[in-house]
Amino acid sequence: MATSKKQQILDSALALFSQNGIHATSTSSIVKAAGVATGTLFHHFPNKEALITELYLSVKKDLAQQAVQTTEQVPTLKAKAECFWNNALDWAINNPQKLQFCQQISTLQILSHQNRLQVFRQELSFLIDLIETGQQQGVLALYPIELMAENCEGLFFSTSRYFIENEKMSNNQQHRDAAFNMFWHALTK
Amino acid sequence: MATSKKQQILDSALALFSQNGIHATSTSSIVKAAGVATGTLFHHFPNKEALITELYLSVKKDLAQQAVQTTEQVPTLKAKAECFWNNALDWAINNPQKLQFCQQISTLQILSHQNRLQVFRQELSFLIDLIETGQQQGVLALYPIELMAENCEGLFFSTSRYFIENEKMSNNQQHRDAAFNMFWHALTK
DNA sequence: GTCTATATATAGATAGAC
DNA sequence: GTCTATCTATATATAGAC
Repeated sequence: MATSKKQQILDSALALFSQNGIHATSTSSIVKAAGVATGTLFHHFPNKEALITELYLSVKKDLAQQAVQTTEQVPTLKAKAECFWNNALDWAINNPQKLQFCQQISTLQILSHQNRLQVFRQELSFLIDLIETGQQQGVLALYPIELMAENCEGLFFSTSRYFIENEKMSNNQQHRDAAFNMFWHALTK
Repeated sequence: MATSKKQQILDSALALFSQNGIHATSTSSIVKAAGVATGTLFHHFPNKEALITELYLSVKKDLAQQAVQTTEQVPTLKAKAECFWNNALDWAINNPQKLQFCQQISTLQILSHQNRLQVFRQELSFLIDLIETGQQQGVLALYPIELMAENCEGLFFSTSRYFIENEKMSNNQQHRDAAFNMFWHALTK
């Protein structure tokens, strides 16, 4: 067996959640798509909510790992930000279902406080570090840090949507440059 | 009777949709909250989807009317954009449930193609005009227009969320200036 | 771990009286 | 227009065999 039944369930859930919406997707449709039995789903997950949470944590972990990739050796802060930005964008373009699912979680405010904290530590601490360093260096504007973080996420989502909807542009350097410039200029004076 | 039963249903639906999610809200919970009978809801709306659509169109119309308010007499393009931006932000801060509902519709892609077009004409044509005029005047950057429009919406949503979550800052001029600067600098070179 | 069969609640929607 | 009563399908979840 190449992938476990549990993984098949997670994969099918992601596909259906992103296509039809989390709350509009029944557990029975998930097991049907995964080709497993009802009992199998509820053996691996105590309930639907636990399935959603586990899927989300794994997706966010995946994004975090891709985003920080190769950003360590980069010299300037701007180059580091650009590397981070392009890594995240590549991830979104290559994983449109995962991006859609993340947006739903963000919009629907489904996560418990504890799980939101966990994701924050996994992913956003890197972003906060980058903003604070940039502010200390005088490179980034001295706007409220929470506003900057929120807008970074917002721009990441909207830009990703643009490239997913216009997939022919995802490797067009002019469009990629425009996207990064909008992001970067929003953060600088 | 101050408000009609139909309006009570729409009001209760908005409150429940924004709090629990559109798909997680049952029609029975709506009629219960509105204090009306099941049959009354299905007399005014053929089904749940029609209720969602009608609510969304009215909410977007509301936003569009608030946003363009007093922007006509403003001289420069930047001042016009700032007026538009602040009108929209004020609307969001004063109508957090409506904003939340709009975000859900946007994320969940619930609308039919026809209804999306209707909203586009109502609201986004104004934004597209502004961007194109700014590009012709050399004030705005020559980025792909769809990317710019998508990012404008994204920044509007994320900035609104920031002020709704930190409501004490919603009248703080420094924070409001920071928010507009991020928006404006994203669009200019 | 995986399955089938089933329990129980609730979903969206309709019929028809008033 | 508004109500009560009700229909049918489907939701999440469990029990227990293999």
